[in-house]
Amino acid sequence: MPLPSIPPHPWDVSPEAAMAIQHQWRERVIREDYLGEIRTVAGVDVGFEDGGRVARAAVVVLDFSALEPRQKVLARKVVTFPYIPGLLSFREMPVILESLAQLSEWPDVLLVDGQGIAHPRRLGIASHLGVWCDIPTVGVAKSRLVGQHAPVEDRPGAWQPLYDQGEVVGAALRTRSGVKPVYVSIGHRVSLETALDLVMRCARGFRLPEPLRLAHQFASQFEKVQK
DNA sequence: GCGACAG
DNA sequence: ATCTTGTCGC
Repeated sequence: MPLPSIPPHPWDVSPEAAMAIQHQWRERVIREDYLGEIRTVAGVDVGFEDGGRVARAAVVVLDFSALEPRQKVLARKVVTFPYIPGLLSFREMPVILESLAQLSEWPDVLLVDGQGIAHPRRLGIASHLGVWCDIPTVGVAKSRLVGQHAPVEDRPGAWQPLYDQGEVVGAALRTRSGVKPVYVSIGHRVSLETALDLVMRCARGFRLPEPLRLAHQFASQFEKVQK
């Protein structure tokens, strides 16, 4: 299966322009299930080197049923945009797109380290990446950007809706007992219900779902070899 | 003005 | 995210 074409990216914009772009793209996000059978799931994680001047993106594609790695790719790129809460995609998407371009096969769904629509303008990096590449994505963040939620039971699979401005924008999900919950939200073309189910099916006794855990691991192990 | 604030 | 070793706890 050929890779979808990826549009050229105007990432070198001002924070003001970036916000305007988010307002423009938010309506393209599809919040319902619009995906086929899931055979492969991928996780993408971004790390930094050289004091934050260089970004490193790692993508690991795994077999959904066995959760075994099928392909791992890596990309590095000089950072051009600062870290500003709410504008993460403008900092990390360039290097992520370069890593995705190396894949020989597109995954059926992509788990992204960050928020989906659980974002002030409903276009977190998972959603931005999803609509940009037109692929199903799910946002899985280790901490909260916006919204509030009731305490989550300390039991794997337990979750509570995340509310922001009167609407459910995601969920705080306990992937395993004894650890802080992760924040799951719709990225693109995947409903929240499916997203939660997907993340739990990828849970392997760790806080982070296997695709993201392995992507993070792959990136850091490379960090050492490189150093 | 003060506090919050994905990675 | 990153700078950083050992250490407390299940």
